[in-house]
Amino acid sequence: MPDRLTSPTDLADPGCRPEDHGARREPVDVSGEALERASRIFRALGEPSRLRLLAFLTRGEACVSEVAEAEGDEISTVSQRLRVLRNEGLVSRRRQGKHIVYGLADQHVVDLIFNALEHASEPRNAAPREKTKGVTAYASHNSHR
Amino acid sequence: MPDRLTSPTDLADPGCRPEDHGARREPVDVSGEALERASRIFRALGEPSRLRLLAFLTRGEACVSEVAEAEGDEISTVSQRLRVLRNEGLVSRRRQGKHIVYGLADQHVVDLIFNALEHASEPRNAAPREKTKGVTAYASHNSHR
DNA sequence: GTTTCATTTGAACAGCTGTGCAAGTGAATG
DNA sequence: CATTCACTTGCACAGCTGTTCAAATGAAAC
Repeated sequence: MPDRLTSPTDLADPGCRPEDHGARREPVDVSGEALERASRIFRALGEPSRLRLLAFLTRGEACVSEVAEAEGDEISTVSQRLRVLRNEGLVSRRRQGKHIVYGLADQHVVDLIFNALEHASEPRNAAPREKTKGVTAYASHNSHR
Repeated sequence: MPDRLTSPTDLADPGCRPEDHGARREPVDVSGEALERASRIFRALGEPSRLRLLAFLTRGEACVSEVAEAEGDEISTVSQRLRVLRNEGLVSRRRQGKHIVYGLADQHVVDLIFNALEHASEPRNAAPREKTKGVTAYASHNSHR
């Protein structure tokens, strides 16, 4: 089981190869290590409640009980959510008196959220289109370099 | 259950409020609609196999059997993965002869992947630190506006 | 040192999710 | 129109995930 196709003729020849389809792009690091971590990050962001929590923290730092009160959730539930987010390095933690104050870890997190929110706001991305005519291109608000 | 805290004094007073913690940021749209969709997108990206598939498509379009061969997976498995990704508008689909050719939907997807990959590459984000001294800030490579 | 209080953790439950086989679909090809 | 071939879908299984209660932790306040 090849992890990556070595040569074009090495396939069970499905009849098409990357070269046949145009739309060349610069390759992504698929080293597995970073990709694994990235997927864990995405998974953490992929729960509505957790994403809402992060969106809440966009407004500023907050302690656990404050979030629980604001979102109408159990404190332990919020704590668990924050634990997941913290395991992926998405939120920071800091003690302030009796409270523990959480905040977004860094600008990357903010970018991630906004980027997805933008994508989600695009009307074309709402439902699965049967016929997508071609690769539609946005003006790139946001470049990774 | 308040979806959003209405007034500072409306809380069961956890003893701290957003104003108490500094680190103000501009708020995110928490309308629920876009956020729900964004979380679905993240969830789709949050499976290593699916993310690897997208990373593969970064190199160019490909048909199902080609991906299956390259990744060493069952064709039906790959098809299912692509279905999930397509449901979230992350990949495009196009028929070419007998094959159906998939590709990344748009630049947003590329940005999303690279952004997460960058975040994942940061050494600090690898493991959960017990003591995060404060909010660590990056130079912002990437701003949403 | 003891108390207090915010937060965390353990454990169990229900619900969701990915995979792979086999069967179905549908477009192209003859 | 029949056949072929690429892909999709139905289904069942196993494994993972979020929520919650109750109990534990641990830093601060006294």
